[in-house]
Amino acid sequence: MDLELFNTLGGRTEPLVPALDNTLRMYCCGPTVYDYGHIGNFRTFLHVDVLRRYARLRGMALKHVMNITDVDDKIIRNANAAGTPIHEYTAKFARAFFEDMDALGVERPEIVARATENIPEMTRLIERLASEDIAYRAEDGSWYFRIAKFPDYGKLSGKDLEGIEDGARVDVDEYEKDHARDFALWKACKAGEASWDTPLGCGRPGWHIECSAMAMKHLGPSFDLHAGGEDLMFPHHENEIAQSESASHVPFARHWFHVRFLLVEGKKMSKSEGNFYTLRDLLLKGYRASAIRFLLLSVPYRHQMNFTFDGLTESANAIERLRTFARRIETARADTSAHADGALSTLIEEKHRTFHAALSNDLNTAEARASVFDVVRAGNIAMDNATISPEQRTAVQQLLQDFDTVFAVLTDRDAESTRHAVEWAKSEGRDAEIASELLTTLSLSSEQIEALIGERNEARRRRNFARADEIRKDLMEKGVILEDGKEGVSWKRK
RNA sequence: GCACCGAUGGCGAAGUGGCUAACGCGCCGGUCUGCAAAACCGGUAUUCGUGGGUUCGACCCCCACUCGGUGCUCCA
Repeated sequence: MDLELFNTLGGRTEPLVPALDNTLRMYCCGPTVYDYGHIGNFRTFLHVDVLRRYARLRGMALKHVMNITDVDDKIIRNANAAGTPIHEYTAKFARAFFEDMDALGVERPEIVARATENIPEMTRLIERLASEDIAYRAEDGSWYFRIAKFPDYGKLSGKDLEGIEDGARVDVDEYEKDHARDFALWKACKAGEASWDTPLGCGRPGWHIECSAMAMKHLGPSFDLHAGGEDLMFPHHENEIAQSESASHVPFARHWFHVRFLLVEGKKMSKSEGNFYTLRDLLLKGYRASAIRFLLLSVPYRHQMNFTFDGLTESANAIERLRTFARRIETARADTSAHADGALSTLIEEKHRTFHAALSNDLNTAEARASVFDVVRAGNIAMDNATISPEQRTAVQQLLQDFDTVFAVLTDRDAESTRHAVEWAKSEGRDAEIASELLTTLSLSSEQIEALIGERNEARRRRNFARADEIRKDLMEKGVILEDGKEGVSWKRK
């Protein structure tokens, strides 16, 4: 069974098969590093992460390129306002971006390309377009792309150019363009703005040309897949296609992957609505990175998803169930003498198949998730009855391993991410934003917890349950949950 | 205005022209436990926005309507 993905270009679901060496060559539009990333940004990166993880699980090799836009209007404006040179300003947010990606378990692309380190590639591309009169220089020294020269313009988004001309607002201040729809390739330098001296003249690159130049530099003129948020479809990706194909005369990306927008509490996330959250905001409120990851992945990428705090709690609980199960299956004593329940073996096998079928079917993460939970219940029953065989145990572990290769939530790294966020908040003087429960929870070290558990065990042995319960209650209030199992006491942080 | 997407239980959400409409969370009752927790069992939608149509048969196909959302502008 092939991995099938919806292709925005053509509007159909198609098999995703790498053109060369079984290596998936993909490009994903990365962040513009002018501020901390918000959860909408991360939904896109998270789903791209699932795509790359699943492609690899299926045996594909990966060559994934992501850009960092480290020069643009917003960066210049914000850096100036902060009185910081733009490279310092962007370095800070680029670092923060990768810290956040790490917290969410998003793998690094094989290649990260920074716009400011690829200026010559961009100017060469523009020169190439200029040589065919597709790029032209305006009076102020800016360069534009002549859309009239690219008849396929609109093929990705299905835009009707006529309609756009009539209905859309036109940039009135860019009157130097030959045609209203022509877009900037190169922006002439202005006082107080970062600029480069190039054969095109002094200036800085437009946003669209960055991606074309860097994608082609690393992946060649034609490659397998290009990804991004749905909002980038037009005009950004449309422009990329126009520039790239005009220069190379071959098809640019074969497959276009777009992740739909995220709503927050039913509305589009925006600062004015007061429903705008960065990852750091959520971590400081005490939500776990794993819960955020799992929630953002729980709705398939082509559906709009509504982010809520209830959903976050729910995801955290669901993950707890999975982790408890994973721990249990790890330590369960498989009974070799018990005759294996054939129905269980069949179920595990079937659900493992369903898991792959779901992800192969346009990355249906919701269904993939469900097949794992089916096995969780069956596995728990078998372990309750001590009828699980060593083979079944192994089969379950293999499913969990595949699951976690893609979802990456079973290993608990949450405390570390949270601690980082707390340290960051303190260093930025944002202590007030740290949830108080978080501070009490973090104040207790593992050693202290173990010591209290030892004391409680002693009390229980003496059947001093009042004291035992007191300790348990005390720990609970500090965010530590105890579980008395047959094999002893285990604990976890809330 | 033009274009597009969605509407499934208390909440999130999958799904198929015809078996009891997945799965998760929550809630109620039970088993287990010193008590909890975890785990398990049972109960939680005779029903898939509304109206009409196609069909032997529709939640799934078609039409209309209502509601919600998105794009057309910087935006993941």
